[in-house]
Amino acid sequence: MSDNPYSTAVLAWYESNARDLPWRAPDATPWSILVSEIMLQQTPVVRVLPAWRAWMERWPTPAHLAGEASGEAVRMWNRLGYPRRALRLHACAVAITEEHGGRVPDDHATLLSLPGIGAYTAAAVASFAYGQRHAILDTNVRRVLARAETGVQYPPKTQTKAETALAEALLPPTAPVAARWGVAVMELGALVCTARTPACASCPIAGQCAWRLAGKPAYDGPPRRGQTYEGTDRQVRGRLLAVLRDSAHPVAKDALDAVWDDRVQRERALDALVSDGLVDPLDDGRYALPS
DNA sequence: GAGGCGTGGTA
DNA sequence: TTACCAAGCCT
Repeated sequence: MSDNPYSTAVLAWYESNARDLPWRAPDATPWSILVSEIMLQQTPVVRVLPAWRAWMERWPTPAHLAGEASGEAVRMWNRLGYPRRALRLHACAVAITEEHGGRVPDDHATLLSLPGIGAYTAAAVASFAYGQRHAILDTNVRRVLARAETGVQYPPKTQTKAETALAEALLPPTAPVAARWGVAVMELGALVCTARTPACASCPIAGQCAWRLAGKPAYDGPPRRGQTYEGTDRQVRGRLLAVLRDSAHPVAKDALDAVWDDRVQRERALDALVSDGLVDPLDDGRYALPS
């Protein structure tokens, strides 16, 4: 009976309100769950769904992906955004195939050592795929805990030790319940305790929410500046990579030059793409996705 | 540890 | 329209 004060209500809410997502299906493999977690990093579920289905159809196991060029992963990634994730997922598949017998590791530390897998994703895979007991602390959970426990509208900009400690303190004692709790709190943050207009009337823990009980005081910290995009190197990188993605063959420099006027910025972006391993400069002067 | 890294939907 | 937001990771 050392479960946290919210667990019963949140778990019951999840039972009847969880979305029917394919990576939550009983037959979802650890690999399919890992793929979903990488795709979901900073990307909404509705955009991940079709990409995930296509990816799993083409590469149902790590070995399938590891057998292809990394550029094919980048091409398949299409417009999901942050294409370095595709490169890292390919590198993950290679490492899993060559160093882990083709099986997604179930050990948190080993998962953490794989490319593109940080604290959140390692905990998510260990918990969602293998039913282990780990604190799940993503943007949704951080927001729920900020409101319910700390009594503020938004969590701090960067994750703190206090948040980690809180998430661990709230973790139910047994592994199966803890795993259920993690996905349930995330879902609550995604569907009810949302960033802009939380649906407190539908919240199973509204009666225990410190922020609501305090009258929902407005956020009073420094402005949380969103990232601009127009005119940034990120936009240029996106345009350059799109040219390569949409071409079945290597492209001439002219084709890349055409997508951005500012030569200095364009060259800087292209150099960065090459440096990141997303673009391969060929000996004949043309450019291609990596092999 | 602050900043860089894509893309598109919504208010 | 502009600004914010979306299951983070890496340097």
